[in-house]
Amino acid sequence: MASTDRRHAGVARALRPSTKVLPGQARAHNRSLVLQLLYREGPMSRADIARSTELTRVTISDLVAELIDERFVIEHGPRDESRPGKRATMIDIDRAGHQMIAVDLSGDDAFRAAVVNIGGEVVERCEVPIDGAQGPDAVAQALAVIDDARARASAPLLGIGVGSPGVIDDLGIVRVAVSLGWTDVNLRTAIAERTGLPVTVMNDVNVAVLAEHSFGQIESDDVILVRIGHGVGAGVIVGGVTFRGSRFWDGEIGHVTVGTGEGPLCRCGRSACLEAWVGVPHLTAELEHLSSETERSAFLRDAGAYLGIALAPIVRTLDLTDVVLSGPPELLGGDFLVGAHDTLLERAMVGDPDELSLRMTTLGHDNVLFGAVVLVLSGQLGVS
Amino acid sequence: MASTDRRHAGVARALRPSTKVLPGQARAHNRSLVLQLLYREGPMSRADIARSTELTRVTISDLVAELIDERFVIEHGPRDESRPGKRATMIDIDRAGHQMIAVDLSGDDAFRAAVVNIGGEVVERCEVPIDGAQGPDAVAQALAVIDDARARASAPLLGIGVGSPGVIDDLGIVRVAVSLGWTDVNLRTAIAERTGLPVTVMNDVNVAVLAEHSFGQIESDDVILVRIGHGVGAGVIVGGVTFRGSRFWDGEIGHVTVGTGEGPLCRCGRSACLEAWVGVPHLTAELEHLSSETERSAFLRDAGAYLGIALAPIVRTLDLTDVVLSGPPELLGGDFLVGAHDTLLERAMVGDPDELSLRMTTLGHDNVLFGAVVLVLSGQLGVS
DNA sequence: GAATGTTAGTAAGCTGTACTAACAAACATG
DNA sequence: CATGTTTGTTAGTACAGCTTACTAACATTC
Repeated sequence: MASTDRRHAGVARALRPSTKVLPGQARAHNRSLVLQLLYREGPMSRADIARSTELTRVTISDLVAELIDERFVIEHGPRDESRPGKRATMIDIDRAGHQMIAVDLSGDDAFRAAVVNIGGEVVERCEVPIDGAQGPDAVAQALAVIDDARARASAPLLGIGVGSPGVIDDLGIVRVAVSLGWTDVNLRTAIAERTGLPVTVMNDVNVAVLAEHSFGQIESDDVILVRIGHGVGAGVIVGGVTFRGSRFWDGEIGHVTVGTGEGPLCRCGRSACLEAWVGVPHLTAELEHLSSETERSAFLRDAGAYLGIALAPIVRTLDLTDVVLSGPPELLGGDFLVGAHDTLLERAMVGDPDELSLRMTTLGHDNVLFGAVVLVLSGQLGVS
Repeated sequence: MASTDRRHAGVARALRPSTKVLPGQARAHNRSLVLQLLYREGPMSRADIARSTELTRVTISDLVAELIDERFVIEHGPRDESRPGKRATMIDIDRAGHQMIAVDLSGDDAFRAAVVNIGGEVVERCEVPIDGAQGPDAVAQALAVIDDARARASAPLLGIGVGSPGVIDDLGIVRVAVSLGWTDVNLRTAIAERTGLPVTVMNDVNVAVLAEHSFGQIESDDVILVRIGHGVGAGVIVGGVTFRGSRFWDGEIGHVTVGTGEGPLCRCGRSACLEAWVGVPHLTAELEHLSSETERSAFLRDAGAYLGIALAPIVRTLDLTDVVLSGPPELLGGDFLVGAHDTLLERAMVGDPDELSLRMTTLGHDNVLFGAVVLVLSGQLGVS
């Protein structure tokens, strides 16, 4: 009988944990669907939206009226093109009608923020030097750069998105961020109380991969982004959704042992950690000792190979199609990338090289900032 | 302008691809919520369900009436316990009221099927020898074992769940299954047309991890199951949902290169593949050459270590808490497991050993069969 | 230029979902 | 026995999206 009970408990867990759904939530969903479509397709008529969503024209008219009322959508006058039938009225997102604040706390020297409109265009940029601030002082600096941005906004603010280093839970509490001296800092609440706006906080690497998926040139819904700086971190999107580990330690790949031989000493005290192989401090230090270009090239290729070794089991298990590297392009963009790519193809036994793309981010240093934009867009306008 | 367009396209992708939601679908969701709850908690009153789901008693009464009408739920008479107020009428899932057919095509020698009731109890078992059947013959054998099971069912059938080897897409088409000589075999449609029942087909390892998550003793919603037989495959559940690669090649981890030194030759022609290190043929062949117990023990521990090496980057990146091994317990259950566990803890830098569990499946050979049960339960009664 | 057919958008009424309010039945307790 | 609680139901309400039917506006054809 005990075994029977256990079985019941088990099946319940297989069915996804969920809560009630009210009709109103269905409407919110359909509302987002309309916004989504307008984003992707640009200006279109109510009838177009109805055909695309398979909702009726009546329902779409109703939803659009609501969105126009809230200033998220505007009428653009009659369609240019000439067709039989009544001329259609074009509708579009009011891309300049609302703005949001994107915050990047991942810099070594400064906290950066930007005022961005719904269309993803940066309207204003601000920066506040960190000056080695730690703990509460660092929080104050973060609030300062947000205050600055808020003062420069020229339209109603939708919300605030923050990409921060450290281990961050789903409530926006920074469990630990060594570089800023934070332990259990409730960043989300701190910013929300200061500004009265909806705030979303996420780990910088997770946010960077969001940006890559949204603003980068990626077709796939399964992407991994590896960020190489002092440390090494990864962000994973599977099925179009950011993957978050149950204890929020996902992507903390820097101290995985790589290789079955000897390896360089890591600052964590062990040796052959991925971070010890490919972290920026190690790369620059080694390159200084190498004079000839051939030596430097071979070294970078070898270092890249170690990244490939670590990634192979992940790429194969998740059947990933896109791997993106973020970090100093002068170090990673050349031989390092080639070494990583070659090794990855070989060790993951990818037959056709076209099946696996490994490349540098196309967004450069702004990827965290744009990821923060995605946080706000999906949180405030999206489907959740 | 082109860059602006690209941005819009990007943001649209970030918002999850979705379709319209009708009020009726919300009701279906709430209906499943009730079933879920009854599964987990066992018999309870309508008022209990209302409190748990935060839907009103009225709504619950309505949903329960519908479920009773469809024979999924039965009234169990008044509650035993004596409390103030009107005595509650207990209701429960009618666990014997419907049955389903679970099919396991992963065996080396035989196709197996079972008639299982909603409660997860096996009512009948059938088996059909494969006898080396290939291609269409193998399909015929699979249909035969299903016919057999169908004839033995003693209650209305809810549907059919199938766990099959090979690469299987989301439509239930077996893209390729080497051992059965299948290429682009539409197994789902073949079975559906023969039986007229809803059919779900999934890769055997993915199905096995479903079983582990539902019927096994696992708390976590993030699990990886590694199945070691002739080959090596993995199945991943993240956030309680089976992970499926965009090209359905997820979990095909057998031919990832492991280690940075020499390695045994693999049947694929390369060397140091995971399968070459830990596949059953290699393990048994090597063990034959070893006479002393210490040698055998050391060998198995080393072999397990190679599995640990391959798993470390995955476990760290996904922050997994549970790793489950499936395969011959006499080979994997002892020193092999210890070697894998030790290596994994060390190389993934898991501080507290309690944070990562690595163990054998508790369901033994039946894990694919029970996974097929989960397919039907979640497909026909579950959410989404 | 008038007739015809097509398309866009709106108005009215219907169906279905979940809600609140109110009630009777059944029970324990003081 | 009176009182208070709990259960499950009935009646009526709010809201979402539907169908049906309409008007306005347009191109095409005669």
